Amino acid sequence: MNKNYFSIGELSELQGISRQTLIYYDKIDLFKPAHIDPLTGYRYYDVNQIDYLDTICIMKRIGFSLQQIKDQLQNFTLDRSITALKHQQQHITRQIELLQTIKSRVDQRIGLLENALNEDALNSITISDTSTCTLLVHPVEAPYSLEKVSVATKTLFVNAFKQKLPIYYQSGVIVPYQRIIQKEYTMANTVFTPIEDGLNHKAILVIPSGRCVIAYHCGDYLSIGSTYEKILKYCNHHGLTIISDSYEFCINDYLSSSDETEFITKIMFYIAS
Amino acid sequence: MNKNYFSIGELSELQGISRQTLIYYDKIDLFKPAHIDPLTGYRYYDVNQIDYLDTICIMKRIGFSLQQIKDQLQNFTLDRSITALKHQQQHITRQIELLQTIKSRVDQRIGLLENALNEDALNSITISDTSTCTLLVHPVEAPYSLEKVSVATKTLFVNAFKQKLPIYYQSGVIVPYQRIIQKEYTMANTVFTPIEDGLNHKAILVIPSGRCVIAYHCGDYLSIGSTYEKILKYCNHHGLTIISDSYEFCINDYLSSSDETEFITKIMFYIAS
DNA sequence: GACCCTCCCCTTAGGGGAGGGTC
DNA sequence: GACCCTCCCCTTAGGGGAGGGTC
Repeated sequence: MNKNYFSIGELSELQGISRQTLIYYDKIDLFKPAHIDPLTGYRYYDVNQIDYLDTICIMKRIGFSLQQIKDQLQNFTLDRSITALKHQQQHITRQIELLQTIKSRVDQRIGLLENALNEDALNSITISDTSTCTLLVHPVEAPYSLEKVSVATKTLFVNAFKQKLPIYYQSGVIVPYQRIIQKEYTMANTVFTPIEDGLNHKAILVIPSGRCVIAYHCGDYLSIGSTYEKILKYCNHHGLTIISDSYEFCINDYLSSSDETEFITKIMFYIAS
Repeated sequence: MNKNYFSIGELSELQGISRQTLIYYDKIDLFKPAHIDPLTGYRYYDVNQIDYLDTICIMKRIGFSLQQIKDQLQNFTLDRSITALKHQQQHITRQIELLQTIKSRVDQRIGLLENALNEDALNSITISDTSTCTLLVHPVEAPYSLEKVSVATKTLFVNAFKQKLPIYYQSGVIVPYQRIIQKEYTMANTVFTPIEDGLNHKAILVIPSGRCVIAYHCGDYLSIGSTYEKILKYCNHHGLTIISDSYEFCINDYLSSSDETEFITKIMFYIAS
């Protein structure tokens, strides 16, 4: 064959796609070789087909199906092509925005986990300045049993969904300080989930920045009292005055079904400074 | 069932994924309901499973396969999870960068097409100021036949690929002014492809900004002479002096196989101002 | 009546060979 | 020896029912 045609191997290498893909595109009539040797069946591509293939690759990477690409290219006119490309631009822009949203969520998650790990605070108690945080809240009904807490959390998520609020699907609870004192450690009166800042909504609670005492409870949630006792003892010993209810953040329960000991709860109280 | 469990329909709606998906995740042991009614087989999900499902959805959207997600979550430790999430962040960042690269390429393409259309210049001749543009070039061998042009273009692309240069897979040719005058319209002496700005490479030609006369030739390339004649006549009539060789940009040849009339070539000469 | 279950068959975009001819 | 061809079978992540039971 003369040198101005690309063999399937050359074109495959040039565009960084596999031979299989080119054979497949030929088969579905999306991109056929300019010339096929009638004797050997060898595929030969013309140099001016590269631009076309490049268009296909770009559209594919943007997320169009091969059928969509085929439809667009086969009904190609200058006018329609510009419209299609502008659609693609919007599509790409949306994709980028979506990824950036996801990125901020993953960032938030890493932050949570790193705090738990870095302070290697899993068995210690630390004092630190916490920054402000926006929570969507929902009350727990009497008798504040674990089941009522579950119901409240479920209601919280369902309501948030119905109103299309930008939540992160992570949960926590607020336990009144008085109940902690009375050793009613699991009797939360409020459930919450972190939500994007800056919203106007009646069920939103913005917790302020401020000095906090923080501990992590690992293991069965029913034994959380032991960690509360440590905190109270610690505050007593160091002359710290607790000035808020308890905020419990569920760090992860990924293994809660298979290994209860991996269940981690972050406990936070504001203290007088 | 009591109210603190989500039915499959509720969870599906809440997370914006289908029932089918939840049934599938159950089947492949990726995400199983906290409780299954032994009599009816109904699936019930606990409120604290939402976070886990959310993690799966995020990882999926980032581009992990279900198998990868399963591996990561089943070998979950705090340490490993942070590492995995940071990998995800890099992954997302790369995705965003890739999309931005694609976006700039699509932008460039839209620009080309819109110029061709907006000026509704397909049958007219226009004067306009062109901006600078970086080209990767390759010489055409004698006798400058269309076949030699093809060979040169192929070589250009192959070389660019071998050196991993950031090209756009679009092509063009340069025809010396003298040959135009001698009616040797198709005897290009150089082929080129647009390339990203700012590269240092011996085969790079930066064409300057400046005043140009621009025309679009539609249809069979062999009849391009008719458009050249119009340009020369136009310049003559308006007292414009051509001061460069001819730059031909192949705008699109998408339909060149099925409809030769859609083949569009942009012709550009610099003129004295 | 709306919701849930388990089969079972179908799809997209190719990947990976086997078996045989070609540059 | 490296390259190309045509079958042919396989995969991922579910979607869309049919047929039948449940809230």
